[in-house]
Order: sequence, then C-alpha cells, then structure tokens
Amino acid sequence: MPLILICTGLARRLNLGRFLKRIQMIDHIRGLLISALARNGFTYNDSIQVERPKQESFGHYTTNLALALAKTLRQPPLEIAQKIIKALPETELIERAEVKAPGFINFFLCPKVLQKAVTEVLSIGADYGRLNVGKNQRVQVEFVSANPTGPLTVGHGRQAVLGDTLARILEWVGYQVDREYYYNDAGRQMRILGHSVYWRYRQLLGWTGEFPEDHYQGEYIVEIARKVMQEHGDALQEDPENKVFRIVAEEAIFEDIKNTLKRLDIVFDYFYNEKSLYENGQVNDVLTRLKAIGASYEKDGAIWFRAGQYGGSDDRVLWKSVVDEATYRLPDIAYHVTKFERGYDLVIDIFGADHHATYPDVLAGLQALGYDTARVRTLIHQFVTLIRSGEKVKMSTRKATYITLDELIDDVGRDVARYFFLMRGMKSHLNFDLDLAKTESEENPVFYLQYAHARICSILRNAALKKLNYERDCDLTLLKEEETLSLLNTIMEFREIIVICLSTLEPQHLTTYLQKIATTFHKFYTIHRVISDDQELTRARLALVKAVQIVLANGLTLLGITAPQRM
RNA sequence: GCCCCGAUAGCUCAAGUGGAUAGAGCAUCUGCCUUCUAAGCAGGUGGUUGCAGGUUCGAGUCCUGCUCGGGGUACCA
Repeated sequence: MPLILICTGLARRLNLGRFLKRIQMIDHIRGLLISALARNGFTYNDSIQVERPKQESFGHYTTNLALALAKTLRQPPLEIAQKIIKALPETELIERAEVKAPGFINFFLCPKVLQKAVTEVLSIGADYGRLNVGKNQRVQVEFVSANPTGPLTVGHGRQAVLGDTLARILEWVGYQVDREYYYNDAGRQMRILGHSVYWRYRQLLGWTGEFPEDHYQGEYIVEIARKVMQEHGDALQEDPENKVFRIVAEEAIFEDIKNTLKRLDIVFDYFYNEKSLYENGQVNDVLTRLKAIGASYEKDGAIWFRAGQYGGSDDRVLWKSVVDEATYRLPDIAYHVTKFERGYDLVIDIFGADHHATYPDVLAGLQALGYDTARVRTLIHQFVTLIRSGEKVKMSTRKATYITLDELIDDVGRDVARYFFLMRGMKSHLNFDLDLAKTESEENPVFYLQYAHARICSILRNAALKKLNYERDCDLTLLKEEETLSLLNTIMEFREIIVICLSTLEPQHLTTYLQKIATTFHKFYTIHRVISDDQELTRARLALVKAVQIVLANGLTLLGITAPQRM
C-alpha cells in the first residue's frame, strides 16, 4: 500500500522525536536513562519514551523503558526498573525517581526546576513557547478553497479556522507560511452561477417565467442581478451566456467571502484560480509529461491515467471524450505541480470529508511525475452538522438552505466561533447546536479561559496601583505549595503541547491544554492570595501569575482568540 | 458491492506513537463570596469505551467479523 508508505514517510518528516529534543527536560531524562542502561549493560535500540503521566501523582515525567525491556531481557519489569533507577546518574534537576507497578519509572522534578520556569517565561515573554524547528522552511497551507458560488457556510468555517490556526502554529515555530485559497472559476458550477444571475436579472426586468430549480436560489443572486441591471440596463436581456453575469457574481461573492474571513481574523496570501492553469499551459504540460513517460493512454476516445501503477486504485480519466475538456483531476495535479515549482518544503492540504477520494489520484499523479509526495500532507476533516431547534439543518448552497458563517459570527462572535471549531478533533463529526451556542454563550468554555486571563490582569493592575515590583530579584523558592507547584508544572508543559500540535497537526491539543492551565490557575487563585501583607511572597506570586498570563495570552493568540484585560 | 471517518457518562466531546484508577464541559444534587473578578472553587450522582472474537505483560487505541451513522466510490468538483 503506497499510501501507507507515504503516510509513514510523512510521520518521519514530522518526527516527534526530533522535536522532543527541543524539550530540555525530556532530553535530560532520556540522557540519564541512557547512562543507566549502559551501566547495567542493557541495550535498547528504540527511542526511549519519556512522557507526561496522566496523573500528577505519578510524577512530572514517566518512562515505560523497563516494561519495554522486559521481553528481550527476560527479566521481570519491576526488577529491571529497580536496576535502572539505581544506576541513574546524580542530577540536581530530579528530586527523586520511583518505580511503580507494573514497571513504570516516575520522575519528580526539584521545585527549583519548576520555579525557574517563571524566570524563563518572564524573560522571553510574548515569545515564550516558540521553537525554531521550521528554520524558515516554506510551508503552504491550502484551505477553504470554496468556489465563489455563494456565501461561506458554517461548514466552511471549520476548515477556515482549522487551516488558519495550523498556519499560526507553523509560523510560531519558525516556518514561513503562505495561506492559499484555490478556486475553480472555469467549471460547470460557475456557469450555473452566471445563469442564475441572468434569470434573476430577467425577472427584475419583468420576466415572469419560473426560476430554474437547479440554479442558485439565494437572495444574494438577486442583489447581484440588480447590480448588473444598474450597470447594463436591459442590454443583456437576450444574452444569457454573457460573461458579465458570472464575473460580477464572482467579484461580489469573493468580496463577501473575504469579509467574512476577515471577521475571523483570517487573511489569505494567495488566491489561486484554476483558469490560470489552462491559460499558462500548465494543464497541457502535465498531460504531455504524463504521456511522455507512459503514465497515460487513450481508450474509447478519452485519455486515461494509470493511477494503479502509482499508488492509486483504478485508472482514471484525465480528458473526457464526451465533451472536449479535462476532468477535475488533471488541473488538480497541475495545481499541485505548481506548489512544487514554487519551492515549498511542505504542503498542507485541508479538505472536507467529501473530497477524500480525490487526493490519492493527485498524489499518484505527482508521484508519476517524479515529485516527492512526502512533502504533501493531506488533512481531512469531518463535516459540521448544524442543529437548530433540536433538528439537523441540511445544508445546500444551491438551495440556499444554509446558515452562513456571517450569521454565526453575528450570533456568537469571533472568539466563540473560532474556539468551537477548534475544540473538537477534526476527525470527529462536529455537532454545532446553534441555539446552545447563542443562549449559552455566557457559559462557554472560551470564557472560562479568557476569564483566567482577565483575572490575572486585574491582579496585576492592583499590584501596579500599589507600586509592587516583582520583575527582578524575587525569591521564587517561596513558590512551594501543592497548587503552586502544579501551576508551575503546567506552565512548563506549554512547549511540549506545541510539539504535540506540530507532530499531529491538530490544534485541538492546545485548546485542551489551555483549559487545563486555566483550571490549575483558578484552583490556585481560590486557595492562595496573591497580594498580601507578606511582601516577598507577594512579589513571588505576582511573578508566577504574570507567567501564567503570558502563557495564556500566547496560547490564545495562537488560536486567534482575544485575551481580554477585563471581563 | 467496495473504500474512508466515526460510535466513549443523560447530552457535546478528550485521552500525542498500545501503558497505571478512561477524563472534561453541559445538565443534575450539596456546600463556599466582610478578602486580588463567584464568568470561580470543592464535593456527589453518572461507564460492560456499539457488539463478538483475536494479538500481549497491558487494548478506548492494533487485527478480523458484524451493527448503526456520516462521506465517497462518475468522462461531477
């Protein structure tokens, strides 16, 4: 299965282990373990797993190394773990290590290490959590890519927010990212769009015939028709094929789409249109090249692609015989060729589940042409099911039975909309209950996060009024209660979460993490007073909450959500 | 028919490459504001992870078969 090979190739390209080297502490513990293995004469060839345990009672980090070794060493894992733990080199960073059944080794960091996180966050500030793994490599993220036949719907919203957030994360870790929107302005859909405008235009001029059922029914078509009428009067009455209809529609709709995206704080670098691929001869060029290497053949008057030989399943038609035009595959392949020609190191395509069948053919085409398809990463997200009054809303652009993204933003605002789209994994179907989103917008999880940020800002304002200086020379060793250490630990985890987001390309891990740090902070806040009579303790705690505020703000910025000063 | 995704608490969903006692929010019940923001905190109720097998020290996660839901499977995009 070549597709699987491609996937593993990608996994290697986005290798987690490589990124984890950026996490000092994990690397440090791994180093300790390697020495301990050597002292025991054990050999272990895989990379050693050092991860965060589910529960804090199991320490700050844990490894299953002894369990993994049990089989080859033919010894009980608990004994192996004991031997490893005894052979661990001395270190000032680890307070203690313990063995727990069935053979885990858990590491507890020294408070000093946790406390140092505050110093680091405060000195790095708005850049805390950045990693330089991208090294200015160029990445293209293609998303939305909806044809301009109508306003963006809630369904598009998921993809828009997902793509933009991934782009933000990639930029954050040092990639040079381009956001690209691909659209098809040459196909059948756009012809129907033009005709839809034409018939509405006729109606405005007094025509009383029936508007075609299979044309775009939306009210926006009438507005566009009105615009055509203002510009051209009745001159085009007998000219349904006049391209004016299509062009005016396309411009007006794109204007709308861009505005909607802007409201979500999404701005594209490039809009790439299919038509140009024909005009520049790139479609033809791909056809010629495929023919030249014998990857295509003629049958029944059509031109077929030997997809089966390049990782696809069945052979596919590239050029139709019944009509003299290409199938969508050919320009899609040509389009992806331009991505390579434009020199991207990594290409991320985001599609809805309805397109999942098209990309294997595109990849097969690229492979046939000799491109390194491991550079292309395809993300498929499942659909959004909209629930209104307890019932599913079946959406169709054609029938204009949709909820527009604009309407959603009107109702819940940018922050809630973005957060809702991001809080679920892209592989799961997203049930978006409109009524719930509206009526409960006060009880929304996003407010919980923002509230934590606002609360801290409030504390810092109070501190400023009292002219309390905490930025330097405060005694961080005073930060030692259970809830405090837990908060410090969570701050440290931020970088690791970025790594996980990168390796999985799923921003959802970040939303989960931000919930966690907000919870940890709220708990701390309830138990411990920041500003008190104890000056030294006050200064230390101010530094701590400032660090939390920075992490929250950085995380929210990555999600494209505002971090309010007060609520 | 075949392919892809899903099925986890009453509801919406988590659980990075197989790890420890499967976690949150909403809903519901009980407490907590003379104190930096109660949009908060603490606790209770709630589970055979769709069903049946298998792989192994160990499965929500991997494999096989089935059930249900979504999306594909065109010389539509």
